[in-house]
Amino acid sequence: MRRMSEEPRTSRIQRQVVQLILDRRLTAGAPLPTEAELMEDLGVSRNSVREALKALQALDIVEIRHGYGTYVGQASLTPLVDGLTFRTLARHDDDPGALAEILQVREVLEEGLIRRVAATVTEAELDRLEGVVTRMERAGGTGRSFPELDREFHEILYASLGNAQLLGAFWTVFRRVSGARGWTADPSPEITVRRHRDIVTALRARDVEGAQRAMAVHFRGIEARAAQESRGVG
Amino acid sequence: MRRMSEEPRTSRIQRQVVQLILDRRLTAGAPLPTEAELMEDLGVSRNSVREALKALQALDIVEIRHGYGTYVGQASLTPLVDGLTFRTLARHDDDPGALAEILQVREVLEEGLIRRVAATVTEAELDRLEGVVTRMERAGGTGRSFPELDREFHEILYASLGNAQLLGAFWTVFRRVSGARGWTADPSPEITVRRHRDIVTALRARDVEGAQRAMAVHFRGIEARAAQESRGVG
DNA sequence: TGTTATTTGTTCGTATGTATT
DNA sequence: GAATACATACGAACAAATAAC
Repeated sequence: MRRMSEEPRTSRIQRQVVQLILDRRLTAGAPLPTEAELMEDLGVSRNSVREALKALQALDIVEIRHGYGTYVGQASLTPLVDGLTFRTLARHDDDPGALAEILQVREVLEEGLIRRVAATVTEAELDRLEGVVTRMERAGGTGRSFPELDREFHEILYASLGNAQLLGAFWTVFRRVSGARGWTADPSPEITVRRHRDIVTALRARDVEGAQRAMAVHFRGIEARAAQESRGVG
Repeated sequence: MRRMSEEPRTSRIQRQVVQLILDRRLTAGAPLPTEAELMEDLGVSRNSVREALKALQALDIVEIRHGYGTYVGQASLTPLVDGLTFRTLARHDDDPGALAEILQVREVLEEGLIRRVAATVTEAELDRLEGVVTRMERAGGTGRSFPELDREFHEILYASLGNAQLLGAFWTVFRRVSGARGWTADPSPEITVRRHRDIVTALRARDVEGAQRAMAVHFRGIEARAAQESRGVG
C-alpha cells in the first residue's frame, strides 16, 4: 500500500533549508551549502534543490549569485511589496477599495507612530527633516525628484522606531499602484511642501497633538486626490 | 560582442506570467497555460518554467495542483507571514526589539482602526463579538482554543474595514514567533476575557475614546508579558 | 593577463505519480 | 478499470559567470 498525498519534495526541502539557517544561527550574507552539497545532504536531485531555492529566493530568504554561490538573504520586505502590489492591481481597476485600504493602513500607522516620534525625536533628526523640506521647496515644479524626497522624509521620521522599512514598503506599494494607473498622489508641490513643514514645526515644538493633526491633514490631501482619480476625473 | 548581465531567464518568465495574468484580467482560480504551453509560448525549457512557477507559488501568485494544472493564486498574505516570521526569528533571540516592532505595529493599527470601527459597527457584529467573549469565558482554563478565539475576535472587529486579513497576518506572525520561543502572550484567561468585554462594552456605547482606551489597555498587558519573557523570566 | 576550478544557469530525455474522464 | 492529460522527479550534459591562481 502507498501513502497518499505526501508532502511535495520541494516544500520539504524549503523547510529544511530554512531550518538549517535557523539552527546554525546564520545571518544575512552567510554562505549556504552549494547545490551539490544540498543534493547529497538531503538525498534529492539537483532540480528539486534548485526549485526549492528559487522559491526561497522569491521570499528573499536566500540570495543566489550566478557562478558564485548561495547565501542567506536579507529577508527584506521586497516580497511583501511585490505581493501587495499584485494583490491590489489584480483586484481590477473597478475596485477603488483595494487602493484605499493600503492608504488607510499608511494613514493609521503614521498618525499613530508620529506620537511616539514626537516624544523621542532628536534635534539632529529635525534638522535633517528640515533639510528635506528645503530641497522639496527648491525642486518645486520639476516633479522629478519630488516623490523621492517625500519618501526620504517619511523614512527619516520613523527611522528611530525601527519600523521605517515597513512604512517604506507600504509607501512603495501605494506609489506603484497609483503609478500603474497613470497618476501621482501629490495635490500640488506648494501644498505638499507646506504640509511637511507643518509637521516639522509641530515636532520641534514637541506638540504631540499638533504633529498628529498635521500628519492627518497631509493624508486628507492624498485621500482626496485618490478619490478624485478613482472616479476617473483626470 | 556579447551583452553583459542579461536578465536571468527565471526572472523574465516570472514577469511574463504575472503580466499575462494582469493583461487577461484573470482572477483567482482561473486556469493558467500548462507547463508545456508556457514552454512553447515563451520559448524556454520545462525546468525554467517550473523554477519560475515555483517562485510565483511561494508568493501565492499562482497555485500548482499536482497532476491537474496551474491556476491563478489567491494572492493571500501567506508570504508576508512567512517572510516576517523568518525575518523576526532570524534576528536571533538576543534581539527582543524585532518582536517588539511587530507588536508595535499591531498596537498602532488596532488602536487607530478601532476608532473607525466604533463609528460603523452594527448591532449584529457586536452580538457576534459578545458571543466570542462568552465562549472565551467558558473555555476558561483550557488554553486550547483560547488563542483561536482571540484571533476570531480581532477578525470580526475589523472585517467591515477590509483590512482584517492584514491585521490577521500580523497576529499570526506575533503568535508564531512567541510560540517558537516557547511562550504564549496571554497574561491570564480572566484578565484577557475582561479586556475583551471592556472593548465590546465601549463599542456598544459608541464610546470612541473609551474603545481606543480599552484596546490600549489590552495591548499594555501583552507588552508587559512580552517584555517579561524576553528578559528570560519564565 | 590569461587559465583553471568551482558554482550556478539552462536544456533535454525519461520515468513516475496524480487527478479527471 | 482504462485512457488521457498533467505535474513531479531524476540524471546527464553543456553554457555562463565568478573568483583565485
